[in-house]
Amino acid sequence: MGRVILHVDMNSFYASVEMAYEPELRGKPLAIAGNVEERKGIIVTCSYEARAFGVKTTMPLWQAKKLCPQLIIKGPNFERYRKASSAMFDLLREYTSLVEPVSIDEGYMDITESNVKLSPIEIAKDIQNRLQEELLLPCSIGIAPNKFLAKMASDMKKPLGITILRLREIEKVLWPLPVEEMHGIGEKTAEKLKSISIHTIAELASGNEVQLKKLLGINGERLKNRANGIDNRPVDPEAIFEFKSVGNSSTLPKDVTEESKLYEVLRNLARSVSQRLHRKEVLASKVFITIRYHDRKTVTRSKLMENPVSSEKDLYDTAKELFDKHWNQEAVRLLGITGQELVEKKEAVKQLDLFSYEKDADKEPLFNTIRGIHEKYGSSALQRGMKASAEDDNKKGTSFNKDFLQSP
DNA sequence: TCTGGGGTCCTAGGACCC
DNA sequence: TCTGGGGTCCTAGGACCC
Repeated sequence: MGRVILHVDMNSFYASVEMAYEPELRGKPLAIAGNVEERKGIIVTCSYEARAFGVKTTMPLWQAKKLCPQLIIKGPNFERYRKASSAMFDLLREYTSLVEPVSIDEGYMDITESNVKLSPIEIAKDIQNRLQEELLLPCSIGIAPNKFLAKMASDMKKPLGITILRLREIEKVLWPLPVEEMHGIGEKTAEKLKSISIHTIAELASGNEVQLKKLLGINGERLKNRANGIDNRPVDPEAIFEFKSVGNSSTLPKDVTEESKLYEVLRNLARSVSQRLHRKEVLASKVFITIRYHDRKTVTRSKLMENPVSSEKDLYDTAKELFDKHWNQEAVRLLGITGQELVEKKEAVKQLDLFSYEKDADKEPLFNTIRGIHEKYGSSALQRGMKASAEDDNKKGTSFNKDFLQSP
């Protein structure tokens, strides 16, 4: 039996949340910028009023101001966005438990077996209206038999669109589009496809499998399937808990050559990564550093830890060791620290303390994955997990009701 | 005056083992 | 004397997404 999948995509999310909180911003060209310092000053999101002037995501601030001198520019307010996001996903879960958040502002829903006695289009309209009325947040929704088509559909009408994409319609609706508009195809892949005369999704759909595989590896096969409307990935509400890495990076206000200053940056990064690992109750078995030089050349170096770590000291010492070993003395533009191969804290303890593990073996199952925590804690798992990710940056007191707008 | 910060997934190539 | 073929693990880098 076919599935009914929704993709809910919030429209210019950060800007919309700011407008929900500050009514005087409504109807005005508004942009959220990464930082007000010139260098980090790029547009992260902007309102549709700003887009009308040609302002776009990732555009440097100075360029955006040139296009739209009256542009209102605000720094990001992640606490607000997290609250809005939680409220948004809570609302979606009223229709089905099969909600998979993919980022702060979009998610998939599988409503095939929803108990809500409404047609898919009625459900979509209801969700869209309620998000708009209760949270003042606009969204676009795609309705399709799988994730890929739902995602493509939600992109077709913005803002506040609802688009149904049936399998039998893809020839008319999807295939005429240029390949670069396909989710999963970026600049490089589009270029490669052009080299074998594939310009449209239709041409990809009928592309030669052997040739595609040679050109793009396993992704060639996958993209061809998607172009044909084939995508069997399930909607997985647990996916969000299976995070694989935790990292922070920082572009410096100016390129830096002075060692002591770079150590200081590493120290700060180690501190924030450590805090986030603690909050998520995981340890990192592998520590990565990223160094981006003045010319944007970027290297990553890693160390596999004998014992998983999460303390600021361990992270800093490891990062410093890697940095000392690999820095080529040239001016640095960005530094980053990332923890990977994460293990749940309790499991890590057991690995270090075999004796106590054996003693408790029959009482306590061994958790191999983050999911284990949630299985153990049962129904509260979802909330706990949302909390872990939603309160990532130590914003206390986040409520998960829809009254987020009433908060100061 | 260019191009942030958080991620995921895939691949090439070397080391190592049988 | 001069070297196969397969598998796995690890590291680094690239592509992509929001």
